[in-house]
Amino acid sequence: MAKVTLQTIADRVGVSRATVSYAFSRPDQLSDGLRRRILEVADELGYAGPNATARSLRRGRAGALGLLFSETLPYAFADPYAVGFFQGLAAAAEDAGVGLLILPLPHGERRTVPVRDAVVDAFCVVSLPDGHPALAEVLARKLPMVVVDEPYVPGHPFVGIDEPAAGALAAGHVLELGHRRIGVAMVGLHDDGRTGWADPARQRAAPFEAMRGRRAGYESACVAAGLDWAGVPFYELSRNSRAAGREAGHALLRAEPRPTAVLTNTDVLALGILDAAADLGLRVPEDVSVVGFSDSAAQEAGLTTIRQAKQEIGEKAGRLLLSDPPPAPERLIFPHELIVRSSTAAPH
Amino acid sequence: MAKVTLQTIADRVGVSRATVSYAFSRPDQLSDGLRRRILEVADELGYAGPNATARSLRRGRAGALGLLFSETLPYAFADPYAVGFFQGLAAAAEDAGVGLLILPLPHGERRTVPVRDAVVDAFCVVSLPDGHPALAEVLARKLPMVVVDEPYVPGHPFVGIDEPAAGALAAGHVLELGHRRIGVAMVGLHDDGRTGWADPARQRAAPFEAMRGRRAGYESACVAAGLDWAGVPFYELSRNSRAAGREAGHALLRAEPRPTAVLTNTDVLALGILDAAADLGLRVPEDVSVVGFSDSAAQEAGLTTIRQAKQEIGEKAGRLLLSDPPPAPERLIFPHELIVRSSTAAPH
DNA sequence: ATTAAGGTCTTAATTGATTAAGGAGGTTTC
DNA sequence: GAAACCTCCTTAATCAATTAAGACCTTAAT
Repeated sequence: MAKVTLQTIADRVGVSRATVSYAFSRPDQLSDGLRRRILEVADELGYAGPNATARSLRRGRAGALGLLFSETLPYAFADPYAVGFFQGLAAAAEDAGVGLLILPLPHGERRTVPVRDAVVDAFCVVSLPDGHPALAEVLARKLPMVVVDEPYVPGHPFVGIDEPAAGALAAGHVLELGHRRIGVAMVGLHDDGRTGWADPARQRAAPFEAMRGRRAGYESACVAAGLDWAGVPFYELSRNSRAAGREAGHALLRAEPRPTAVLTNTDVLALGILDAAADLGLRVPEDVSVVGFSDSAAQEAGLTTIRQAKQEIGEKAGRLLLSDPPPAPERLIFPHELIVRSSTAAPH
Repeated sequence: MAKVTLQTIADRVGVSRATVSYAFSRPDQLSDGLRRRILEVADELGYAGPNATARSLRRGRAGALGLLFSETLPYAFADPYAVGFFQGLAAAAEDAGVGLLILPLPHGERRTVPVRDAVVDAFCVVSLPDGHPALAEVLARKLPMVVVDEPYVPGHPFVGIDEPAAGALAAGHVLELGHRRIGVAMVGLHDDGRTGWADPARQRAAPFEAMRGRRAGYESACVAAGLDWAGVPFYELSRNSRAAGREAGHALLRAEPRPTAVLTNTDVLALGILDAAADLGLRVPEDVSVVGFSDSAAQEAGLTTIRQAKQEIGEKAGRLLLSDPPPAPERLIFPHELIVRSSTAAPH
């Protein structure tokens, strides 16, 4: 019961290895009788079909797209935004008949480095912090690569939204409604697991480019409206969950003076803020306005949010990756839009 | 700028190909000076590192697990249950430093068959209908394989729950509360996209084994309680979404006589039933009781549901797949449990 | 001086296929 | 009867690495 290869079958049938290969991958090159004979013998010997790796090597094509997320895999799908993006990407992959290889991030000292050994034709990098070692490994592979959301890598295609503009749009909305006491809750700024108040210095030092930009949009809109940013309570979360949002909500809504509007950078967080408001007996939007981000979990709860085309972004990334010739290093900025629902209103 | 391989570098440095290989994958076999020299030249020539496919071929190890879902990829993650399972599986994969190759199902006539060409060490099959061609392709690869939920394949490990018992538990709960007019809404029984009323014959002909079993559990509990199953309104959905649940809810809650309890096989569907009840001015649980399944989206809404250990199931599947020697063909049945919340109560 | 032991590099076999080019043999065409 | 043309199969190069075993040189121990 040693390993059965094309050669084993060839020897048994008394033909050359090439003939057996044709039997499997180019039936028209063979007489029907011989082909049947070969398949029969293959079956008898328990042949598992042409070895996928060998075929891939010879053909120079892996039939898979590599995908790198910032979060450890188990948490990557906690955010509906990620799920939407993934659906778009998967649709493109499915269309082309290629698989999606989800890679674990390098982790501790291990002898096999997932990125280096990934059998893929191209890489899609999503939301990596500045300077993350995985990015260097991806670049070293010299395969086509597109980045989604962050970080922008000159010379490679980029797909995302105009983060500062989107942030400014969200903040501008509540400012226009007349709010002057704003609070902010954000997740995904830093990688160090810290949760709690963040001063402007720490905010600006965030290694995640997209979130840094989004936050800068909040700030610029506030400053333009005459607010002192240093006086804006800013609560940072390490996990994007409803429970984390609730924690931030408790902190922000107990601040003195209490904010009349809270900005968040995910809908999931915003839902948690709503929970906190309920805990504290505050009405939304009468006592406090809440703005989410992504329009991923917002509709049912009546959340005002910024909608971004997550599926389209994923699909576009996929098509770029699969395009032949390889994609030009464009920067593709998708539109975003403010969706006003019932979680925001003028103060008082 | 032709392709750079180990040989290119070897020629340039004036050493053998093996030496260059050692420089990359076994540094201790080489003097420091030469190694540095080689890496330098490699860099100069723009070498992308040892070719992953060739390495994989030679080592006989792909570093990836293949994953097959029944649904087309873009919809696979619509159900939080799937997400939970995936998180568990991903955790196991991450631990082992291997990737997760999500495969598109064979689809139309294409020259590359994704399963056949997938560079993986093992397959995880999730929720495939009886007789799905992809299963045959997976089996032909003769790699380790585990099935999750369905279909049971003799001779291969299986991970799931006791579906008939879980179904019976859900139905038994409302029957014990005293309900006698039960309605059922289920998704994922058939593959043909039909939505609408399903008679018992069609119910029993469902190609999805797990859902068939779950339904059989509903039926047996009802029959044991003296109900006539043929008189139980049964609405079948082709998509697992809140909107689909709402549609089913409208149909069921307008039936005469109106059911006082509705069983569903996913929480997402149950949420839709709640929407429909609200639309029709019915109070839950006073006018109608609703039972979900999976405890994936149930907590916030106060849904009574059956909890199954989705993450543990995923993780166990992963560990089996990665175990060496390959896993024995056990049938691993995980526990389920009834979680009673505020969506069920005695009738009247 | 001799032998053993290390360290460093090379040789060559191996992994399992694909595919262009060519040859053998038979049939058709003029 | 020769040229032309198929059909069916073989030869041999190729894809890009890994790794056991051996060669060669230096150093250390006996």
